[in-house]
Amino acid sequence: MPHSNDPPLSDRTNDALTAAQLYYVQDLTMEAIAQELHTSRSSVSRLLSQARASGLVDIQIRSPLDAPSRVEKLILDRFQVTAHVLPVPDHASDVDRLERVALSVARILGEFFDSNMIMGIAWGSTMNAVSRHLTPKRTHNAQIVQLNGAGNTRSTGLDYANEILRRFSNAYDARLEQFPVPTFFDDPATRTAYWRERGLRRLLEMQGNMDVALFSVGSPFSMVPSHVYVGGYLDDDELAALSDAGVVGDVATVFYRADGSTDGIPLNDRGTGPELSVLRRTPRRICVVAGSSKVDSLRGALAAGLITDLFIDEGTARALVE
Amino acid sequence: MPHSNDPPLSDRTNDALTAAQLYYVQDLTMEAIAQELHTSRSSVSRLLSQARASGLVDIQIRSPLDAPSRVEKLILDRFQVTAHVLPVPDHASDVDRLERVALSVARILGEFFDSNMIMGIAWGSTMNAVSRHLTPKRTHNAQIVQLNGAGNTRSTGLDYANEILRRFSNAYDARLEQFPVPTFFDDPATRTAYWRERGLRRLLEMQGNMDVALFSVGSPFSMVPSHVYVGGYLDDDELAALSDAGVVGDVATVFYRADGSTDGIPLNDRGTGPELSVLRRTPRRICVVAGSSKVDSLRGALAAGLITDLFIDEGTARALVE
DNA sequence: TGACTCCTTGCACATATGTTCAGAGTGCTT
DNA sequence: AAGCACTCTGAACATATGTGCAAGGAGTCA
Repeated sequence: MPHSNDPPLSDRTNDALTAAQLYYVQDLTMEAIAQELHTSRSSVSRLLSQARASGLVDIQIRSPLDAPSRVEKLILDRFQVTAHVLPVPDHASDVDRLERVALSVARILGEFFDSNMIMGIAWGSTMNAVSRHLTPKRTHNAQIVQLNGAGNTRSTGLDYANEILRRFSNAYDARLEQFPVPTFFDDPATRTAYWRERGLRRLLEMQGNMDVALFSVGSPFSMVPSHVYVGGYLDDDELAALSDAGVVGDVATVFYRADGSTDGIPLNDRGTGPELSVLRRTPRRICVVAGSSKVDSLRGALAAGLITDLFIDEGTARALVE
Repeated sequence: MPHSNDPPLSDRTNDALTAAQLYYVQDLTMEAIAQELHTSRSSVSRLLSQARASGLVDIQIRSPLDAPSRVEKLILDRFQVTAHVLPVPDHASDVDRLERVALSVARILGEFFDSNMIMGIAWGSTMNAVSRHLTPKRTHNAQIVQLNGAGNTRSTGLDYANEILRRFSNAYDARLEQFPVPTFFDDPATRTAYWRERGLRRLLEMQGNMDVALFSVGSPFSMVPSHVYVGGYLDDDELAALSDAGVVGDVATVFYRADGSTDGIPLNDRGTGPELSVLRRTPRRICVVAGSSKVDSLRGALAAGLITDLFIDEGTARALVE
């Protein structure tokens, strides 16, 4: 065998691929794989880790479709939303909940996003957690769009949002369109003016053509307020105004009431999130919710018809359907 | 919590599903899962085994499409066939090779077969090995058709073939259309007559409408002859006649020469396998080959244009492209 | 009810896998 | 060539997982 050797010496990925095939498909033990690959068992273990982490190995749980859990069915009947209820023990802390829901979503998100698609993404604690666990998936000509601005008056919220978005764009090998504006303008007129800029129009057009939107819901007045509400984006007066207007939550810093209405909420005129009508035009709208403090806000978002697919931990799902 | 408990007590499958979710998606340890499910770690281990064996967990290896192995690319260029080359150590015995290739095919076959499809299946050592490892997949209104008769003059080849076919039909929850005829008739006229029977016409029609065909190639004159050639289906005179006619192999007991031609091979007039033209009309034609003794036969099948997808062990693939 | 089979469970042990760590290799700089 | 920062390796250890086995139901039958 002069030149036509086993794998055409591409690189380490190739070994990982072979190892994965031998391990997951042919059921060999790592020891055996080590022999075939002329390396140590430890290395095989590492190769396999890499294979999983880099998305070479794709593990899916395929629930026999005739058996959506009782709660999932209830949610579908009641809200016309496909729910994915994630098992999390009742005694788990809110941090645990978030982490576990985020992990699940990160693992499955690839199913919803593919080449040539545009995905709009909000930012906040939940998206942050999700972004940290994404399984890479190779796509072509895909695009990530930031849904709402992230600057605030006193800190570098920009970096925070940027980092989240960049993780998505890296994992999916997608172009990233950032939204370099504050979360809220001081004067609605500034926004109106800014929106006419050419760069902004391109971004807004992308938002209008999204295939998938990914977001959580914010819950301003719960025991565990969301990132926006504690990060210095809103002052006390503004919070009071929201409360007066009957706001129960937000999606991408667009606020709504319990019945899903948004009219006459002053802050919305200065915010940078997408019109809810734009969101509703998006074919797939994925909402991630962890922790029952978000139930009221979630109900509002459901009433507003913002969601098509809901990822939610079991306890919160139960709370949702009472 | 009076009646609305965690999973709506359906059954054991439900636990398996939850366990799989927790293990494969949320990366919990079996110990932790045991706690959440209020059972022992051993039981969780068993639940997970069941989840894998019953196809609840689907593990796929997704080669970055831009990196088909060198050999796979060569085969594609040379024969216009999508090859799946399976890593098997060079020193592996033929039995090992077969077993490992069969396992791989059995695991991935679900990708090619779905609801409302018709799959034609041949029988023989290779199909036998594949049938033993199939991962179940739930389908509706699917149909398995036997490609060629399995009776012979002296033993119960029927049971052998039946068992193979039944394994497929069970795994995919598909109806099974058997082919209750001998592998070869003694007199071509009998076949002609039989083919006019209504029951047979229905079967032949199904073969004509197959979406997928699954088969290996037989190698009559190699060191390791295939099942047909040692099972008492052919006597010495018949073998000699094949040899005289320049036959190099068969697919579903239809014989062909090295150039893929079949004209003037007398045994074909008495055989029960599908016309090669029928086979060639099938959109997807999956051939499974393990062991380099089948290379010549495989070349013939490729020349005859019988194959669209080829599963083959690495050594044999190398032999194929020299 | 008692005898029986069949199935499930958890324990204890045997294996298999993940991870730390010290040392070897590589490429770059001086 | 020596120094340095870096990455990769395999041995040894720490965990996690798979499995034989005996014990404990649940169902059936006489």
